[in-house]
Amino acid sequence: MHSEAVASRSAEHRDSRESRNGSTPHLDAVSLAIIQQLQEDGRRPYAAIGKAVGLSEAAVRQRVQKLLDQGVMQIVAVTDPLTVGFRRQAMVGINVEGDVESIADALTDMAEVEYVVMTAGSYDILAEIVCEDDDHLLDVINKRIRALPGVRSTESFVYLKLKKQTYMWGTR
Amino acid sequence: MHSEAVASRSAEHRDSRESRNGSTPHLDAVSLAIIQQLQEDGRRPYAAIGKAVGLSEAAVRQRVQKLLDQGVMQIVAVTDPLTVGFRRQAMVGINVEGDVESIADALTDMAEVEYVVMTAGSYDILAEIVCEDDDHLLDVINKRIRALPGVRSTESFVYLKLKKQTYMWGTR
DNA sequence: GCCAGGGCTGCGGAATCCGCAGATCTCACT
DNA sequence: AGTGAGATCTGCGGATTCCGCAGCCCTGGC
Repeated sequence: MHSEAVASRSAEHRDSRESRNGSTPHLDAVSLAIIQQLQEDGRRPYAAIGKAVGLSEAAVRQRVQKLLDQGVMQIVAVTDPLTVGFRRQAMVGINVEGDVESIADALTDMAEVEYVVMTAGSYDILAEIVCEDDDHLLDVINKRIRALPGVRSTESFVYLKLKKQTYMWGTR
Repeated sequence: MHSEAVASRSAEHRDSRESRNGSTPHLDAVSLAIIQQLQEDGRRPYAAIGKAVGLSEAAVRQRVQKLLDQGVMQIVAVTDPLTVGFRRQAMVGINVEGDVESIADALTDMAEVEYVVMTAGSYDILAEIVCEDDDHLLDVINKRIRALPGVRSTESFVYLKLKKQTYMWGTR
């Protein structure tokens, strides 16, 4: 059981080296396994994770810290905003003329905007907005988003009910 | 400083009593503050949270456990799927005839569907899909979603770039 | 008035976290 | 080849945290 552990470790080394070439740092199998563990339970002890992925407690700790520092993952509490007092949410589809990315950056800077993604299809950008009430939502969409230079049009989808919200990819 | 702590604690008691009337268990100010702490760092020690919200370590622990048990929040690692090997993501807008909720439930049961929300606007449902490649994505949309009885039409938005993804509401 | 239930505190033992030193491996450069 | 820098893993204490439990307080119902 000792030899195979060593073998797999050296394999990981190779993977992590190769990966650092790409701009998006690829992840080796061990880091993926660690992330998977933390997707099941963000507070799982490092020792338990180490046992599951075949690493020492300290090594897991160092890897997790690095993943957090690099921004590859974040360990956070997630809720349904509706149960936490934010009464109005909406997805907004946006069409842009000119530089899409600069508009996306402007949206990113807004506190009420939780989620920004550039897309292919009949919208250039999809943005999710979390607000306290209708007035707040209206204000963000009409006064702030539509006011951005380059925004050609927007279409809103007000949330009625959140049915599913998971973070378990890789677990399947 | 002692008296005010006691005062605020009894106030919370009232809040939590009132709230349990509603079907969606409302949260008192202290639980919100705890969630807020854990939205900043899902691994923050209970003692540190207790100091921040004015509760003992044990009380925070009990509240967190309850919030998890009730499903009000989950503490998990979240990533950008693109960096974790899922090459294709899309948001799908769906129009339904008949019972919207049953369609939403069917989507919820699909492993590739990460996010389902019922909306007002030109779609009845928005669903986010996470796949490994184009074939997989095509299969889910055309073979599985469109095959659901009651789905009238779908429109897809393939993700090009994730710009923002936060879980910090309440922190502002 | 009294009891049941929920929530908080304080406490002690077990488990976990955390920093550090040393070992190993790889890669680049001479 | 040889060497040195860099990255990663392991092992080990000491400090911190987690966890279950007993006791107390407050509230609401009988």
